[in-house]
Amino acid sequence: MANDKKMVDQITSMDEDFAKWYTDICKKADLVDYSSVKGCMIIRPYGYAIWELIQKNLDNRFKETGHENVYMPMFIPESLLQKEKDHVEGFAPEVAWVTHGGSEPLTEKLCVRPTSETLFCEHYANIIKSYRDLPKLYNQWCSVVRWEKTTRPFLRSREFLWQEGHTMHATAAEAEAETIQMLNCYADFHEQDLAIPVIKGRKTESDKFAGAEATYAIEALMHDGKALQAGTSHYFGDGFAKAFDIKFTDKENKLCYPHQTSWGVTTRMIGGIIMTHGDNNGLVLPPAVAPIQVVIIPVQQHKEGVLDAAYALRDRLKGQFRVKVDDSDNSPGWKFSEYEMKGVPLRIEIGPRDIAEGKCVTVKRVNREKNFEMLENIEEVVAQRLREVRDAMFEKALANRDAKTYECTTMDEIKSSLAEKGDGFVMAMWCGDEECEDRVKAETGVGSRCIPLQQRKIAGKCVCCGKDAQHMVCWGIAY
RNA sequence: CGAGGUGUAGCGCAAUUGGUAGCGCGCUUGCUUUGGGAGCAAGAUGCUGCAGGUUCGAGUCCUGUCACUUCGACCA
Repeated sequence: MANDKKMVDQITSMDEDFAKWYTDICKKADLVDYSSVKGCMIIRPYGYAIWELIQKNLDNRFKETGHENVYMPMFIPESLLQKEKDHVEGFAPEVAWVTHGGSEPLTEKLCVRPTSETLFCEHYANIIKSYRDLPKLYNQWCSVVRWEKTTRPFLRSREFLWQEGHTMHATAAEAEAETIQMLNCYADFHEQDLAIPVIKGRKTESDKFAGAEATYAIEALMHDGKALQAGTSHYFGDGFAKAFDIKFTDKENKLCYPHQTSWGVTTRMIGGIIMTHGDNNGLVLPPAVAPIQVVIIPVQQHKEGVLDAAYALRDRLKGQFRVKVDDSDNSPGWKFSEYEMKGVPLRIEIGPRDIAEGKCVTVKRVNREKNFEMLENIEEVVAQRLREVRDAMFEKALANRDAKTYECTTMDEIKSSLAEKGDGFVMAMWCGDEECEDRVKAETGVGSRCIPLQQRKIAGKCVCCGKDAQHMVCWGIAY
């Protein structure tokens, strides 16, 4: 009987059915709900609070490096979208169109932005005249629409929230440096704040962004061994500038095309957090983006002084941390489970016994490590525990990635590694030929994720054709 | 877009050969509880995804449609 009761509230085991486990967490941790439009999710307050913290953190990083926020329209006229050939071809299959205003057909249909390169370019053509106008370092926070066929909360929705940076520079070198700077910004945010280890790399030709000269990405390995592209940074050269006729006069009074970048991360990162850190008790949030960093659970809260002690503790911590007392009349055990489901990084238990001894109990979500703490210097203790939580989360994620990263020198080795040890990253050499890239995917199931910036020479020959190798490629099964 | 699965109360599920919808959790009220999802008592909640059809009668059979979901192909 007791088992039956538990079954109702438990989530699917991640080892049994990872996909079900994922959607269970999205719903049971109150992150999202489905809406009446297919593929469009309602991001609920708890999920949106995570996004707001991500936004705040990244926005600070962008501003520190001189970027400014702007807002572009959400509609793009068809003719504007079509100005850059590769770009249209890449996005045309998945754009949503507005054809009517009220009941009147529009003379030109408008697409709902799938990305805003074209709008930024049109604007830049108007405002960039001189080298004195450069660089332009713009960013916008908005949602974009891509009419996906199959959808999953956070990982692939038809409308998603993101940030898109679009910058213009006088020289190629400066634009290339910007591209790498933002890639590093994303990588640092993921590793330090989200506790997600990432591989920085360049995309192969076939996997580049539509219209880009070079695409860089950070790739993370999820708990199930599948790869998630967590952020991208593109170098455009002057291709768009030429297509949109953006020109400026340089110091020598010569007419030049500026060089451009764009870079973005999306609400998909929340999916990455879930699938990197989550466990069978629910979500596990990194302290930096946890809407509640510390939850205080009073024990025997009806007893004299317990709630007062809990509130006093909260008031001491609230200037420094996002902290909440759960004084609802659910049982302590219920609350423990509830906040584990919601991924709160640190729990403090405080009851009559603790109060008598001037103590409280902290429990880390990541490993349930329990400590009895003196109340007198609790602020420093909590700060220390939260740092330990972040570190433990990163180490755990890194250990999972290391255990699922295979260096292979032959196609058979790729197949056997995946078959024996499960999905993961395969590091293998590549000649640079697209034919080999396709063949590896067709024969082994793993596609090229990126060419890591940090190269190792695993072998001298291409894993597929045996010709001289150009790069070590990170291969994997993508989300 | 190709192949499967599922739609019944907020959630998880029942309902015999077609006979007029029930259980658990949750919710509301009260009392007792409270260091890992508490107990008892009394309540409230349904256009069975939607639209047609067959039938005296449809949750159940047929057709269509929509949504969710899994695996592939494509993509943040």
